[in-house]
Amino acid sequence: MGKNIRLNNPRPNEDKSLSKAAAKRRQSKETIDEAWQRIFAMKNSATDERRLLEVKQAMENGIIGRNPADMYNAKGTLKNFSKAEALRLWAELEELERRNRLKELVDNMPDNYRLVTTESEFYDMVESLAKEELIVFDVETTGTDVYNDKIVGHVLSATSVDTHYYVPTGHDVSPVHQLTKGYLDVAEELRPIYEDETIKKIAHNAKFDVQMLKNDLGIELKGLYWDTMEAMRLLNENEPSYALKPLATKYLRDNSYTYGELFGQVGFNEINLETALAYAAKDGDLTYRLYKFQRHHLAKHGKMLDYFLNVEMPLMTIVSDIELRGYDIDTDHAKRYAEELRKKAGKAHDNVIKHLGDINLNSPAQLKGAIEAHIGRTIKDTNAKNTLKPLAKEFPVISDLLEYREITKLLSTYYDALPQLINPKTGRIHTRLHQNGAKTGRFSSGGGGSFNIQNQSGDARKMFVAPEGHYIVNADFAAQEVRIIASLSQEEVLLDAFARGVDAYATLASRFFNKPYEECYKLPNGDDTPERSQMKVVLLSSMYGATKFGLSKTLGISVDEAEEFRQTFFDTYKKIGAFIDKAQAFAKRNGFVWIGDKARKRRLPDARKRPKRIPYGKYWSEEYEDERKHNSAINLAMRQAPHAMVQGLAAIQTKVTMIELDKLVKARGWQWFAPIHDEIVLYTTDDLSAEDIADIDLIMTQSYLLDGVDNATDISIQKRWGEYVSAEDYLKGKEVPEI
DNA sequence: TATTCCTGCCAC
DNA sequence: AAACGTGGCAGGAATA
Repeated sequence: MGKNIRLNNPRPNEDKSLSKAAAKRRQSKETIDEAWQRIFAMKNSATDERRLLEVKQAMENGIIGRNPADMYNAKGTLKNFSKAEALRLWAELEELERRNRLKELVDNMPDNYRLVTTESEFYDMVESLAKEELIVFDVETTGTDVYNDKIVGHVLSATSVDTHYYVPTGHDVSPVHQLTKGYLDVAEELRPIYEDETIKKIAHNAKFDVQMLKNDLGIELKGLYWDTMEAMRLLNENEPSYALKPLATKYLRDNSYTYGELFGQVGFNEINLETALAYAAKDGDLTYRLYKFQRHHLAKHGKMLDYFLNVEMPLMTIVSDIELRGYDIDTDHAKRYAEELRKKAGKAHDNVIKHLGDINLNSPAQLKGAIEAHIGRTIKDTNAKNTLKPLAKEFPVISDLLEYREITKLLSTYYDALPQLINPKTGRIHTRLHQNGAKTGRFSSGGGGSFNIQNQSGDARKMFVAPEGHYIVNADFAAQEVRIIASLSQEEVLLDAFARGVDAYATLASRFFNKPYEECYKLPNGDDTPERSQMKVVLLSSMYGATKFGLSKTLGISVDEAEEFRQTFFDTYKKIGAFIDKAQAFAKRNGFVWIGDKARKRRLPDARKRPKRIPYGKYWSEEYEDERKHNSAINLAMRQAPHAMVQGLAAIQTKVTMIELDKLVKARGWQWFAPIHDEIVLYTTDDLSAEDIADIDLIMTQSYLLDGVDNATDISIQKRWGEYVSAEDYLKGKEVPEI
């Protein structure tokens, strides 16, 4: 029992079956142990349960005790210990622990951390940094909004002498001495170092620091060499967190607290300088130690180090530029079209309500019941493509519902949402691009109050326009993934089709259905033939691991027919099947697959697991749920293995090509729009010449060559995204549609 | 009230 | 009784 806990003694032997009066009497003299028993018998949430246990432990260890103010009521009699009081104590405990952590941080601060608050200290630091080949940098800020927040200090590490500096510039603590503008212009004094290409820079989540330096101080960082956050995505794409502190705790065995664990919600500008130094300089220290650890491990495996230094790192500055550039939105069009859509949605809504009753059409749960009542049979879900579409002919109300869905999606995700994101500072909307956002190495986009540039629908694209005097130019890799499948599998029929410049799917279909090529390509009206469409579905979905069931659904044929189709397909194109088998066998043996000539890995630990046997007929029984999950994780890894090799290689091709294209962008004074997987989009000037287009074509097709297959690109030019003319037509003199 | 999960759907 | 890979966002429902 804690020494500072003053409570009546426990009475463990007291009879539990008491009269009401006795119970009342007992309650008023409840011991702390009884109180805990009562509290833990309550229905507590998992978090509360955990917090209560922490408080109990802390009280028993004498770390914390009841507040006298909580112990007695107005009459001065002892109050029972309540759950609410316990949870109040938890908050106190947290604060106490926070202070302890801070004290520990400051007390244990190494002596190679230096606070820079005087001119002489500052110039000593600059002199030391200027001699370095490699420095760590990190800016401390008032927040994470790169357009509005301010830099309050600079972390800089001289790595060769293992010295970590903190230069506070904007801490609102007084009275303290710090180097602020007017006394010594820290930004201008540091600019030569930040902008010196020959001093290599390391940072954790460098894009943020680069953008803060640019937006707040107008500094263009040069010589960015290593980002420990991005490197970690290469070293382990399955890592649960890429924040510095968890990585340091895990890989450097340095038990590091997060910002929140140390400072809670307080801004860094309010932290006193001694504490700020201990925290900030440690970031520089940890980042450098993480760099050494990462470099060692990347160098051990294939060409990963080379790929990281020559592709991922140079790409980072391009990505930062893309985010800061942003997009010009045609707000007039957005407003007009949104209004039109709202009217249509209203009509569709009313039509549906008439038949289904007054329900919330956005609620799948309510909708399901109402539809079932209306059509007189049960449905699996309210999925448009699989469930509702087949019902639309029979029940007109379903058509209205589908129209309502389509319009409200367009409004809520695009036409209403995007104009609201216009940044008052830039007048544009800004995306966020994560260059290893997908585990295969693809980009992902969005998050943090931004939007996803990569899933703009055809309609939504029309909001995006080129500024006066510019074009939006799209260059896509023609059949990028199929060329990669051809290259990785070396399947002759595919290689031959690409070599002859004929359509790959039609060629496969021609062989498969034993019909002339022309009859498998296009119909007289220009549509795809059913043979070509089917072949496309079979090839791509089989690559992604579709079973006969999935295939039967997408092709609209029976399961047996689908299986027959699949079998014949893989019998005919044996090398495609062999590629899949080989990828899966490799993953099963090694727990990962290589991507792009050992540039990176996709780690699939589940691939190594042994399937668990489930007795016949018991597959869906409750008792085998764990086995079922175990096996489906293995199956998933097996589907991922070949697909990751294809998607991952495509991502590398796009990235390498971006780096080459960036040279042209800079030389011509163009700007970046975005990468969209197999499509690269630029803002060019509207004097775009035949030579410019030839240069783009050359870079798209020659920057990353595939084994045995040529690359091809389709280029299109527009002022409003999606309303394009092909490069071919443009060169013949066809006008680019006006906005 | 704020956070997390689920359903559905946009992109490649 | 599920059955195709990689993502992100909106809105409702469930949970804390």
